Amino acid sequence: MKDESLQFAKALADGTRQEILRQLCCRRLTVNALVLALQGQVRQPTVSHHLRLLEEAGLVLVEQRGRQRLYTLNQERLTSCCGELMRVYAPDYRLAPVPVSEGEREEA
Amino acid sequence: MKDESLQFAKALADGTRQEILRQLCCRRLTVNALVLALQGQVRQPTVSHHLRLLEEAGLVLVEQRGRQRLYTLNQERLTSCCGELMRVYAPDYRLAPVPVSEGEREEA
DNA sequence: TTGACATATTGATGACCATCAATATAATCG
DNA sequence: CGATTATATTGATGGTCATCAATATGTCAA
Repeated sequence: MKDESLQFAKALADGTRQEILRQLCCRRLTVNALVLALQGQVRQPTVSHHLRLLEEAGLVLVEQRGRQRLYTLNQERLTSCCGELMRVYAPDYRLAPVPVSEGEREEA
Repeated sequence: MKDESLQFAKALADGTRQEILRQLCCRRLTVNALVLALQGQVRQPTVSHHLRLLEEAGLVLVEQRGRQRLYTLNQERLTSCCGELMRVYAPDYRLAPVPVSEGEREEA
């Protein structure tokens, strides 16, 4: 799609959605757990609404587990979208995204 | 600012603004030249409006030249905003942004 | 199958925002 | 100074979207 960067930007252009993504970073949460983690900021239907947009943008991954759905952040997708942005809007810069190796994840 | 990523995403979350950024990539344009480049998509006040938002987000640089203003894309800022996004939302990935050297800019 | 739980969908409402015409500000020139 | 050009601002309008309560759908357990 040509306006992939637009969909990506729109997905991030909301405070609640960015908060959701932070909560889903490095862990998997059910919808209700997410609602709880958001401390009553928003109701469950609102969270489901945002999760739908984020899923359509490819920024979250879903797994059905019984009657609940586990959501998590799709770091690879986010990285590639940022890469696309930089390729288009910062051609004089270069980026070398390198997956962090297993053993390193605890450092820094 | 804590919600720098939010301002960044909002600035990019509009098709016209992304088109403006593309036009300003690697060249400096006056407002009127930009209006012309946009082929009558939008009027001058609209372009000025978008330029204001982009400037507030730090994504464009301005230089007053006589009675006209020259705008250009701020590639460094865009790169650092993408870096911030990846630092927050893709901690298991690493990025090594490398400025392209002078001699290389024609290639690829 | 019934009941309980988890999530999604619907429809309504209010807020934000992109756009425009009209106008204002600012800078240059004669 | 007044005229002209370049850009910014204002105010109005329509569209998009975030949010909610209510409800529907789906899944499991008994």
